[in-house]
Amino acid sequence: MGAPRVRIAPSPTGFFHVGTARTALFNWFVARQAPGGVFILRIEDTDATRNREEWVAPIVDSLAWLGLDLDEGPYRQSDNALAHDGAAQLLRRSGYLYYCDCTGEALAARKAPGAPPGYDGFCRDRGLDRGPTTALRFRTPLTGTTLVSDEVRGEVVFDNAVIDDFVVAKSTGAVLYALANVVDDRHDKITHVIRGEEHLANAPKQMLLWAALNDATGDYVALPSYAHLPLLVNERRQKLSKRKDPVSTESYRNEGYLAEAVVNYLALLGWSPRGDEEKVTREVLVEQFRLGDVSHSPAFFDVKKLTHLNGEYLRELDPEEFVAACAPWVCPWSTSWRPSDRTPPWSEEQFHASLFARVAPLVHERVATLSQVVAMVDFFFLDEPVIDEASFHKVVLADPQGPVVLAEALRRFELLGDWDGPTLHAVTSGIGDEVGLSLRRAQAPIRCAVTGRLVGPPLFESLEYLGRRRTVQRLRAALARTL
RNA sequence: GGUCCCAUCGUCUAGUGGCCUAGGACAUCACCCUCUCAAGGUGGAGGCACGGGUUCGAAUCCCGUUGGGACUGCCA
Repeated sequence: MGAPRVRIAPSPTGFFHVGTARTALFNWFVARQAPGGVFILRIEDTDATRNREEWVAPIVDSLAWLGLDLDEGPYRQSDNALAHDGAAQLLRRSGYLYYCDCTGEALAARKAPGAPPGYDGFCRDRGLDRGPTTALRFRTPLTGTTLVSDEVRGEVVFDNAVIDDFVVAKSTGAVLYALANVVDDRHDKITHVIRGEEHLANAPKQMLLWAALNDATGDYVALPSYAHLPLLVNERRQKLSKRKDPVSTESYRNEGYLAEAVVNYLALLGWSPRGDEEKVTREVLVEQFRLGDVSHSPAFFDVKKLTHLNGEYLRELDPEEFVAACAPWVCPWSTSWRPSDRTPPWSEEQFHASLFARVAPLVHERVATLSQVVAMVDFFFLDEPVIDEASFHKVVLADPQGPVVLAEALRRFELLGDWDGPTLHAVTSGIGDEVGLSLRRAQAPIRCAVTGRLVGPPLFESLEYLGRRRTVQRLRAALARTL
């Protein structure tokens, strides 16, 4: 057998669905694990109402971001329209297709209450010619079975009698996905059709069409092998919906998930690497992946687990790499790519790259996504900290010790000889001893006054980097609020 | 309704007849570490949907039940 040629065939929707990404990933694995394997992107845009060129870019960009490099494409199904028409006419002349002028209403009117769904074959033998309202239907065999040999599910048998005479070309003449997909797969010499389980029921129709084309054209092309991947579902166990669920890979990129983490996580949905370690490199994924090992049941897309994995990948970055990775979120004006749905609360003038480089290690292991960095370092760049009122009330206003600690810190910090973390730590600890508070409690009002929150990076190093002038200023401002 | 698919901790999974007292990961709980929060460490709780077979032996094979899902478009 020759090198595999696989494709993903998304319809342009304006964003890249994580389910499509998972399908793309598994296709890519198959292409990359065999020498000469080819990974193709084909945009299935036969439906003119959804055919918008600007919908293609998100697909290409997302694939590139995930590192799923294309060998061919993007092809556009619409570019092959002539071949689709030709195939439809050839099939019609060969008797595989027939014209039908039944309207949906007429069909419904004919159908008895309990009758099976689908077309009833009314026009099958009427010998209609092409007319203004005639669609082209496939003359499905009335008997026999069609066997789908699925690489993940094994053999699935369909009774031809339950497959209705489906429409292959609209009355407008436009050839539908059902046929176009088959014509294109033959044209592109696809060897493995790897797609979501929702297409399993389409497989026998496409096999029938494929065989018809082999016969009518006299050009025998071997059937591809099929593999239907388990669906990605939401917490309600239903197919991930773009209406109800956060499903675009762009949204994850915007939130600050690393492509490697997303790839790793997606690979874990419906499959797993050997051994107990789930965090594995792309190389290991490519090497170990087998379609036959893919699970048969739907998988829930668990953002919590993705987030944990992302945190692991983040912590693995060198300090410099981490600083660079944060750029689109902390200084988007200096990057070529930036998240489209968020900007930092500080201005370009307020931001200082050198300060951020010093501060970044403090938050490095405290974030699970890059976008979380912003809220952790905002007080370094904003003129005034954004005070969380509930926290301020709790440790400063409602606690009589709060103002005492603040006043004492202000007094001592102003007189301090060395302005550095260890010294600030020691001084604060000393204040605690005097007023009878643990360091844990003594640091709280200071933290809140200076950073605005009760949680954040280590306080004393933060104060060191913030500087005496700004620290003292904030302590004074907080104290003023207690009067 | 019809056709098809599926069924191991809450979630993702390992498991392909004895190695299973069912393993790992996320989440969760406790403790340790600790200036907050994380991270990290240690430990705990938690699962083979049910019923029949087959077999010396079943999470693993077969049948049924129940439950979930997909498809059922002149969308892809």
